[in-house]
Amino acid sequence: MVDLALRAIAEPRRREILRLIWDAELTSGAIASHFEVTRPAISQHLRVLADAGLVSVRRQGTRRLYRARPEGLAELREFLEGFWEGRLWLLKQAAEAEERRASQGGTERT
Amino acid sequence: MVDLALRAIAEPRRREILRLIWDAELTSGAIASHFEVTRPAISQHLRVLADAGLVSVRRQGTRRLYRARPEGLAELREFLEGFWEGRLWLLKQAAEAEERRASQGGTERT
DNA sequence: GGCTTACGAAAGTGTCAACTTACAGTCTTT
DNA sequence: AAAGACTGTAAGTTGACACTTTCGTAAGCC
Repeated sequence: MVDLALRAIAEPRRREILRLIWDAELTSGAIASHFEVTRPAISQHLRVLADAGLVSVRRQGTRRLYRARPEGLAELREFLEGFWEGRLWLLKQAAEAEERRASQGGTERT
Repeated sequence: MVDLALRAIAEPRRREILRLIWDAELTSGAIASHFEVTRPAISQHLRVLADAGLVSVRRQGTRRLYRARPEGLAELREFLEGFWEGRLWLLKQAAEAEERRASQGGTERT
């Protein structure tokens, strides 16, 4: 899921969308009117964001109100903070690498 | 540049590479030996990381030693922290959106 | 000089993703 | 029930990208 979220925010357009609905609820039409692409394109972006858990939808009549999902954002943020910290992961990585190398035979010099 | 960095770490393989050279200098061959893809593939990943300012290279004889670049990582990190914070950007975004809407005529309801 | 090592660059391939146009669904209104 | 408004979905196109194999190049060694 974090992977999806990272890929989602790697797209500039989606970051802009996120900012628009950061603390306000907007319909997809209202969101689309802020950009120069067609509405379906925005719909697809919203789907990607929703699949990544970064936005929530609320249906109200024929409209759908989108809003940033704090939990998803927090999860991504925590992952990244763990990434900057790093050290713990290094051990896990090293173990996996050792495994791979053993079954492959790489040219390595210490 | 931050955009490049974000796209760079959106790729899982590149995140793994980054972790490997987080605090250690490794040759591209050594890095490649940790994965199951070919060496040129890793070379290309390293190039992407270098272009994004996330990695530095040091040539020593025939080898090239790669290492994570703290400044680049810090820059990306600060951008993201500003992103979580958000509010400042919202104003800028609103202004640009206003501009776009004026020259386009969107259906918008207050 | 000739050979090997370590690496990037070039060219080609398959896949994914961002976009478009066209269509279908759902809710409100009359 | 029919019409209109607000949407998501389907299908197709184009460009990017992660990868492969092949080749070129710079440094060390006999």
